[in-house]
Order: sequence, then structure tokens, then C-alpha cells
Amino acid sequence: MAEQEKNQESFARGRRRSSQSHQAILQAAREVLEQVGYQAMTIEAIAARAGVGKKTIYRWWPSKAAVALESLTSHTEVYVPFPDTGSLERDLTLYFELSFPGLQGKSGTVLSGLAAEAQLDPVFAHEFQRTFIVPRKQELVALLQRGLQRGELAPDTNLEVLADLIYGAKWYRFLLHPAPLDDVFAREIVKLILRLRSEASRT
Amino acid sequence: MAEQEKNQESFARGRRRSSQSHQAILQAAREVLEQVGYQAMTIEAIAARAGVGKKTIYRWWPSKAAVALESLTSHTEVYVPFPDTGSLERDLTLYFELSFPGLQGKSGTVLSGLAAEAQLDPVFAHEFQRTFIVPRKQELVALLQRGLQRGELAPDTNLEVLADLIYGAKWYRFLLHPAPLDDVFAREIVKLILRLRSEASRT
Amino acid sequence: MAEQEKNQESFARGRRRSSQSHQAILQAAREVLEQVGYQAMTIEAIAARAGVGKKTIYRWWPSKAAVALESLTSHTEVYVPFPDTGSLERDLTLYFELSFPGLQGKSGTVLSGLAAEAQLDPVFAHEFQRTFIVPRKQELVALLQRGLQRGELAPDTNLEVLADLIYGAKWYRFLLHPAPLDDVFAREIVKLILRLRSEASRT
Amino acid sequence: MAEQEKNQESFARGRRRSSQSHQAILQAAREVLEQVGYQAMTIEAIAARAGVGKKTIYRWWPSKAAVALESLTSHTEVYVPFPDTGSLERDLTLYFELSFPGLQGKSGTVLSGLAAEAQLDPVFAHEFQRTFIVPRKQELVALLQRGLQRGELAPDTNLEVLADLIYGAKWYRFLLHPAPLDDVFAREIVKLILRLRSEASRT
DNA sequence: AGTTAACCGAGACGGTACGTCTTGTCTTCAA
DNA sequence: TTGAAGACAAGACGTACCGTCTCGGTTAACT
Repeated sequence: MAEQEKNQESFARGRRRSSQSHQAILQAAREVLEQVGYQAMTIEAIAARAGVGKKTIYRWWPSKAAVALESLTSHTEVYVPFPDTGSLERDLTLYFELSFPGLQGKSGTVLSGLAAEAQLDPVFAHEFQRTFIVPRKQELVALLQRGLQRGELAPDTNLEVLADLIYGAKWYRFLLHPAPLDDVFAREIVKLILRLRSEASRT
Repeated sequence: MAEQEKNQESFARGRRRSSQSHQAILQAAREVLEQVGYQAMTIEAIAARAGVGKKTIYRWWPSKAAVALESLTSHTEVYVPFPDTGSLERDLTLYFELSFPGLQGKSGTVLSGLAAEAQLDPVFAHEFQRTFIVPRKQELVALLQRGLQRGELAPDTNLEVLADLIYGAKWYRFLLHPAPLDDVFAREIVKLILRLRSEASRT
Repeated sequence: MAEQEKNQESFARGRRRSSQSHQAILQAAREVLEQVGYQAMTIEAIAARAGVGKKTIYRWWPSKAAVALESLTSHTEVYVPFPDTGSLERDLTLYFELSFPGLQGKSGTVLSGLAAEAQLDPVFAHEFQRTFIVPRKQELVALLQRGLQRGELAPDTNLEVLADLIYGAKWYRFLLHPAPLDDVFAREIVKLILRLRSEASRT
Repeated sequence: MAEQEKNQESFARGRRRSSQSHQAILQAAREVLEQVGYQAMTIEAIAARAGVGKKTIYRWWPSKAAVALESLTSHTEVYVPFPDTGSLERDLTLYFELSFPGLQGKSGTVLSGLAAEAQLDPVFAHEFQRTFIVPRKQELVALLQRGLQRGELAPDTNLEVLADLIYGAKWYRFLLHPAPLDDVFAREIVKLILRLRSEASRT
């Protein structure tokens, strides 16, 4: 019914959210992140740079982490596309080589800052998982699935867990372990993964 | 004894308490962590509860993270011993099953809080790696080495990278991915690892 | 130009001021004043309680003080009529006894709040004087004038200054000095004023 | 008793109030008041100018009004001394002529701002009365008392109420009534007061 | 009857100051 | 002469209102 649609839509009273402010805030956040890094970024600095009241930020985002997350994900180039070359080995190697650079420098600081925030703020943790962690993992699983269908992995491979191993290794070195994220690391991981082609010989 | 009463009752300030301060601070940190969690813990709260000046804490530890780290590691039960049963499968399974429970509840919160702090504070990051991350990784590598020597892994396996995969998967689920750290997960990881027994068939 | 004339004359086009909103705002202001006092009253609270947009209030009043002033004066009982009994002593005593109760309790709070606002906001100060202070002073001067014409004051008495003394004493105790506004005070003032009957004996 | 002294004194532990900060805050308050007036003065501006944390101000004063009051009264020249020339007429005239200039300009703004604040903040009202209003009134009563003892006022004159009239007139013109505080006003008030020399002829 | 301008409720906006909080340093005094 | 108590400078926090603006919609006089 038209009535119902009208009712559902009708609670939009008063002035609407300004998309100009929205964009200005995300842009300002990007700039501040670039200049001072995640840790030193403050809501006040974003508001000042965006020419926006602090209230406007708090109205739409619950925390500085949420702003940083959206400013990161709205900046499409951060999202490395998952390759699909027809070869698992090449797909994985390529993915690693494409994604490692983004973990270096300032943008890496932002990502580790968000990971830190997710530990300290359960609300943000959920948002971070929902919009960042889970979708990327699903794409990795899909990449592996393609390899499995081509016979590059054993048919009974638990792809979820395999993806945990792969992403885990990457995040472990990124967040915790003082070891380089470089092509050597990428090659070594891929080498290990590819050995899983053989049929399971043990349960 | 009159002496003891005097010490307990009257102003137990000054040098006399010096030897007790260290323990009192760690104990207070443990209690505060238990009550409010890592995020809400403050140096001031620890000092107040320990009956100690803030300066005394800052004299010995550089940050609240350092206090929490020491209060965690001084609490020996957090350190799960690495098993050595003569079987890689059993060693790994056992290790996972022993270590997963410590990631649940409050002690898990503390650990993830420390991981967060390591992202935000480079000085602490170094300390955290030195006293926690690296030693445990070395023990895992040793565990894998024993398996390799028994022929349970291919001789050319890069154990460093394999350990990154294993620890990575665990930390990934612990810190980032909303998936359970349980026996099923343990078994599935071990299953995948054990397939690496076969000789490398690809570079 | 016809255009200009038209603009200057401002034909009453469009929707007229809603007297319903006008009344609702004054009523809401009275209720909010009653509940939280002048200091804690906000335009937003009045708007919310009146079911009115803030803009509608700002369209018709320049400040919350102006709303409070109108809500006070529209409430006629605050305006004590000036007596005219044929006796200066009785007129003054009666006036004090009638006006003191209105300075007690909530309505007193509002009046002192308006006096405060007049110190902080020059625009409102002018309005407050024009609509409240000056008319009442003129009535007091008229009351004194009647006494003077009856010979109850010396003919060369400066009534303006005498009125300043009388009103001043009342406002001084009301706003600044922690002393009661009661019948004793009224009587003592009147006693002093009545001594001015005698001819000036000093310049 | 030694015990009592000890108890009263003994709770002085930790770092003492910094009189350097105290003075810097009062000085900064004076400067800010001079520059922007009472209304526009903010705690943040005082803190910034004094090179002091806001907390330090809030630790020792409950409100900006309290800071302004102390900065005013610590600035001794604001306190007009009460004259004692041996003549009531000269004393009063002199007092008015000395005190009126201080009500002009910025320092007048401060005083009316404090009077306003006293209407809005009961805690400050009490402090304002205790440290400013009441002592000055007592000095005025003493001035009148000297005149009464010299026979310049009728012996049964209620000096408290007379002081209310005199101070009242001054404050009334200062805060509420748009009329000048000048020598003409001073003379006219004194003329009226001096008529009270005659014995009471009416009760 | 249609046009149009001013009004209306709602509420987002830029802005400002608030009073609180925590950090790491500093000062004082007691034992 | 150490160490508790706690004041200090710094500065971000998240909140509260301010007075303005933008919406979609409603009246009512003027075409």
C-alpha cells in the first residue's frame, strides 16, 4: 500500500543530514590521519579541519575509531582487489604483494590503530568486524574456493580454517611479531599452502 | 607483637614499605584488572588501591601496560607449558586445548588490551614482543622442530613461517575474527598442518 | 518603484502569527520557570514543552529573558497596583506590604533572574527598563507627588531622588543584602521618609 | 590543646597550593576582565593566559564569578576607603564622589556582572554578600554612627535601614535605573539625608 | 481557484565553553 | 632520604545550548 510506504518514509522530519559535512569530515579525518597518525588524531582536530561542530561528528559516529574506519573504507584505493588469475599460486602471491605495501607507513598505522581500538571498545569491535574483517575473509575464502575447484587444494580442505591461517599469519606479523611483511614471506606462505594439494592422509 | 601492630596500624608510610610496594602494586593491578578490565584501569586507581604514590609506579614501570604485563606474567598460570608427547599431532592439539581457556574471560581481556597497547605505544610494543611474543613463538618453533625431526613434517618446511601461520590463526580469531577458539578449531588446524608431511612438490 | 513600495509596505501576505503558539510558548515558559527556575530555563526546553520549533520563539523574542519578562507581565497578578488612600504614610506602607510577597518564592527568582540578565545583555536591559523599571518608578513618583501636594513632604523635595532611595532600599535587600523584606522593614523605611516633611534646613 | 592543633594542621599532606599559580590566575583574570569584560570572560581564557591548567582553577574556585570577585577585591584600589572628616555631609558627599567613578567603565561591568551572577548562583550570592556587600554596609553604618554621635542625625534613627536607603539608591541607579551616578545625584541624596537631623515627629 | 509568501514543527548545523578526566612531573612532609 | 600524598600543566573528552539553517508542510491574503 502507498499508505504503508508513506508511513515508513515519513519519519524524516526536520533538516536532513548534510552530505557536505559528511564528506568534509571523512576528508578531514583522512588528512589528519595522514599528518599525525591514528593515535594522535582527535575528534577536535577533525572538527576544526572540517569546519564542523564536534556535535555533528558525535551525532553520526560513536567514536574516533568509527570515523577513521569509514574514512579508510570510503577511500576505495585502500581496498586491494582480490586477484583471479586462474592459478591459486599466482592469486595468493599477487594478493600478498598487493596488500603488504598498504600495511607500511601511515595507512598501516591507521589499520593497527583500528585493530587496537577494536580490543578496547566492544561496540567498535563489532563494527570493525562487520565492515572490514568479515568481508575480506569471505573474499579470501572465495579465492581459495576457486583454487579448490580447479583441483589446487584437496577437496576436503576446510577453507574457513585455511583462511584463518593465511590471514592470521599476515596479521600476526603486522600486529605482533617483529618480522617483515615482504615478498619472501609471501612466497614462503604460498609454498606451504600449496602443499595442501595432496589428499588428506590423516584425520 | 607490638611492633607488627604498630606497623599495621600506624602510618605505614616511608621507606619501611619499600619492599612491599612492588608486590602491592602488582596485586592491586590484578585486582583492578579483575574489577574494571584493562581499558578502564588507570595508574591512579592502582596507586590508590596499593596505597602507593603514583611516582613509585612510574619509577619502576613506564606505562600502565607494562604494569599489566608484569602482573599478568607474574601470575604464572597464564603461561601454558608447551607439551612434548612425542607426537606432533598430540603436541599441537594439547597446546591449543590448554591455551584457549586462558583467552576467555578477564585474562583474555587483559591480553587483548596489551596487544592493543602494543599498537599504540612503540616502546611497550618492543617490551611486549621481547618478553611475551617472541619467547612463545620460539617455543612453538621448537615444538615443530621436534616434529620435523621425527619426520612428521617435510624436512624443508620453513618452521618460522609455519609458526606464523599457527600463531596467526589463533591470534586472528582471538583479536579480530568473531569465531570461537574451541576444540573444533584446534582439530581443524592440526589436520591442515599435518598434511604438510609430504615433500614439497612445488616451489 | 512599485516593487519598492510593495516591499516597504509589506502586505500582510502569507500565514499570520499563530496566537496558539504564542500562548503555548508563554505557558510553557511559566511552567519551566516554575519547575527549574530562571537560571536553568533554556529556549530549547520551552520549545520542546510548547511543542514549537525554536525558530518560532526566536522569530518573536530576542532572548530567553524577553520570553520570561513577557510570561511574567502577562501574568497580571505580579503587578501590584499603587494605592491612593489620601495618606502618604498609609500609601507607602500599603505598597510595601502588597509588593513584598511577590518577591518571595519562584516569582521572586524570575524577577532577580531578569535583573541579572539586564546586567549581562544591554539590549534586554533597555527593554527591562522601558517596560518594567521606569513605569513603576513613575508611579512611585506620582504617589510621592500626591503626598507632597498634601503637605506630607517638604515642597522642595527632589522626588526623583527620593524614589531612588525608596526603590533602591527595596531592590538592595531583594538582590544584594541578606536581610528580610518584611513589615518591620516597611515600617522603618516609612518612618524615615516621613521625617522629610520639615522644610530643608541645609543644602 | 596540642592534640587539637595537631589535628587541625596534620591533614596537610602532598604538594601545597602553589601561590605562584594563585597569583598568576588572579592577575590573568584582571587582564581578561580588562580586555573583554565580565560577560565574555571564560575560565579557559584565564587558564590559558595564566599558563595554568583549568583543573587548577576549578580546584580552588567554584566558578568564574568567584575568581572575578577575588581578582577584584585583591586589587586593593577598588576598595574606596570610607572618609572620616568630622562632618556627615562631607563624609557622605566625599564617599559618593570617590566611589562613583569605579562604577563606570570596565570595573563597573565587573561589579554588575558579579551582582548578576549572585542572582543566578546561590552559592556565589552567599560569598558575594559575605566578602563584599556586608562589610561595605557595615562601614557605611559606622560612618552614619559617627554622624549620629555628633548630633547630625536624630538619636533614634535606624541606621541599618538608612544605610539600605543610601546604598540602595546607588545600586538602583547602577543596576536598574537609567540615570547618571554623578555629583548632582550625590548632592541630592545628601541633602535628603541631612533633613533627618530633626527629632522624630511621627511614628 | 491558484499562487505565493510568511508561518509552522522538527531538528541538523557551526560554534563555544563547559566541567571532568588522565597523564606524567613536581613539591612537600613524615617516618 | 625514600616514598605517600596530591597539586600541577596540558589538553582531549563528550555534553549542553546557543542562534541559524533547511526541510516539508500549512495558512491565508492576493491574484
